Amino acid sequence: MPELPEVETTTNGIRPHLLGQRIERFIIRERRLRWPISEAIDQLTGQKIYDVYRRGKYILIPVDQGTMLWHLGMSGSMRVLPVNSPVDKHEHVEMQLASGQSLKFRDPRRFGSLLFTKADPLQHKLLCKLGPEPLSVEFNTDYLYRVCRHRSTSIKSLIMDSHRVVGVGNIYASEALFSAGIRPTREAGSISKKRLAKLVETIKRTLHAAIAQGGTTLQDFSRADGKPGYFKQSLQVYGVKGDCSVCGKPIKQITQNQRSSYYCPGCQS
DNA sequence: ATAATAACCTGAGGGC
DNA sequence: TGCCCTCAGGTTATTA
Repeated sequence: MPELPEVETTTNGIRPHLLGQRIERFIIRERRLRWPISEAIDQLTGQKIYDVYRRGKYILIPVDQGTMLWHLGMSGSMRVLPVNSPVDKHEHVEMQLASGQSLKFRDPRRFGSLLFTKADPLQHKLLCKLGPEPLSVEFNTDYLYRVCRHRSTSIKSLIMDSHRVVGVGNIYASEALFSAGIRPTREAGSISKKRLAKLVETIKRTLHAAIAQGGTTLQDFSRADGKPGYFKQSLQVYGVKGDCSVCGKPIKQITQNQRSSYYCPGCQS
């Protein structure tokens, strides 16, 4: 579910409630996530939280003796609520804080994860090979051109590959490609540098705009305060059944790498 | 190395 | 109402 804007929204939403707090208690109701929750997590009681930040689609929370690595998978979300608030069927983890509030992790499909490392979290096996942040200066025309060259894969697959660039998922890949006028099926290595420059720009613009709207809520996603994200109303092709708002041609839906892609045959080539 | 596929889950929604 | 099918914001391991 969550792509970079949703993870960013979640991170910013929970941070003020967590910073400087001591962990009173962990309640783990279901350990079977993407990877089983290690018992090391149970040992974090009493430790203090020093920061809450994002890398790609991971949320990192350093405490006294290491760092928690959270991932929301396809259907995960986090909320901060009073300790004794009702427990949802899919609320797998509750982290009770000294403030009397709890960080509650809900994830119906259980593709999310909660890991712990005592070492440098950015050197963790799952994070050390990640590509650059799309909103950073490291993600620029020269970089995208270099990783696209000689690649036969589709441009959509490439920008959704976290080892090339992080954070761009199925929604924003379709949206950014629409804004750049590039078909999702285009072979990455066949696109001119000029058009890739445009794509870099539209990826950044699309993600910035979505963050400003609190992300996109389709089904499961909610912000830490329970509100939905409002970017859904700004989607131009993803999930659109009707005609293109720019040229009037019917939006097409196709399948690429087992995922749905949407594009406008009039605006994108 | 690259690229495409299977796999991990639950729930919503449509057709009958 | 119920059953069966398809689809869903992700990522890793496996297979060519």
